[in-house]
Amino acid sequence: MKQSTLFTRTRREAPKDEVAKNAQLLIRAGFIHKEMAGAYSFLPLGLRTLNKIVQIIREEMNSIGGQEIHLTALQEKKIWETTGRWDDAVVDNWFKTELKNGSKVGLAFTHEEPLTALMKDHISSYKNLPASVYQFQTKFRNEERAKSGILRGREFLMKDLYSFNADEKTHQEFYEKASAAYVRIFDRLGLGAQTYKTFASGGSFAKYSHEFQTLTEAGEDTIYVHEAKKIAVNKEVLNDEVLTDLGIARSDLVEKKAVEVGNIFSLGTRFSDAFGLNYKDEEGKSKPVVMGSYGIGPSRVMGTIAEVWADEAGLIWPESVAPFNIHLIALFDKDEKVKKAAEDLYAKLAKAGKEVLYDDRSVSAGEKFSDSDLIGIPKRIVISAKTLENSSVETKDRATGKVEVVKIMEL
RNA sequence: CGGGGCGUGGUGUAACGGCUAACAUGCCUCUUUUGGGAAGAGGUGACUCCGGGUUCGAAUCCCGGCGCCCCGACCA
Repeated sequence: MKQSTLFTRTRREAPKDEVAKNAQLLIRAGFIHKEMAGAYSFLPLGLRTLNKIVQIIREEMNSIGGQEIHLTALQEKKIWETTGRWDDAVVDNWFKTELKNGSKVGLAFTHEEPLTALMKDHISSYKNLPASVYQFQTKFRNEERAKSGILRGREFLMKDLYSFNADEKTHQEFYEKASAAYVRIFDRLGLGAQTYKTFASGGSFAKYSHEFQTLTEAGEDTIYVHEAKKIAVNKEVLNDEVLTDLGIARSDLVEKKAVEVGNIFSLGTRFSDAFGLNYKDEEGKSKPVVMGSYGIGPSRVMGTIAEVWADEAGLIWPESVAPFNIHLIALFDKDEKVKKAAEDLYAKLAKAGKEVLYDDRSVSAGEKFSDSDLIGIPKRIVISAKTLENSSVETKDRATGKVEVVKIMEL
């Protein structure tokens, strides 16, 4: 993409009402736009990165047998009354509205209820199990206080997968597969080193649930990390019983701030019982389906990456989620030879399958470099009269700062 | 929901109750520039969040509303 055609532009300063690093950098670099507190729009660069995060998650969900669907955000009151979760005293962050005819509807904050009801149309025999479905959906949560940029919004993107199994044993096997997929996802997203599988409260159907917590000072959660075992315990459940269960000593744990980027938990038969989601086993006996749910917020993940991977100059995207692979910067002034060489190189790289942001603007070199650092594309290639003297370009790695001179032929 | 802070050109800031609301940046034009946000000249752009009130006079003081940020509580 030619940068001269990119409609967004960078800013020197962040708006004063943004304090969170992720929002400051993402707004300055033109990735997102704040509509109101807790609601951010995604602009071309931001959407490219968000879509890459989504695609990685999609691939891993597919790899464990997940089938992608898309449920509605508009929710019927009756469905939610089935579990009692329509009540504001039970769920305090509903966005509710009504139809022209006066019927009450809600904007979904999660999808257990409608999906369980939906699956009744499709599951009635042990032959229909197991099943797992997932979606990428905009979730609405009327948080009393939005904060931390895109780490905690009122409207945000969420991947939620739900599993349906015949019994606790097969559920548990799937749960472990999903857990392993989550580990792979955070590795691929560039957060593997700082993300810990964390023991958290399990609710009524399991002793524990598991959160995937990424260490950063911007985090809202406090966790206790066991470095050697690469696990952690959420402060909420830290007690002697948990330590015994995990076979760890309190003295081995280090307190850290972290962001919850993923969460998996067993639902047991809570929802299948409520909706009558049962199946007939081989002997014709009716049994409730055992469920689990597995969430990751791609927009929150993007904010977390921005918190973890950045320096004074700007963002530093991991290769896997960068909006472009290469930032090609041409310093041509009025030098048609350089311009021509840059255009040729741009075409060549594109042909080789590289995603290239080509800075063809006529602005000063300093401005191009500053913008490049701010936007944070992993590899920068500079082509100028100087580099062309020996048919080369200069490459620079955004993360390490390492500079190399490379022959154009070898690119 | 408790506590605190703040609303002034697109952005960041300034202005004692008193001149035409200032500066920087951005944007436009011209000239000179081009390896780390270049220089000069000229221009553009604000009912000072909204509504009341006090006053000869309000960006400034008072009341109400709306919005934003932070701390805490909350967070399937």
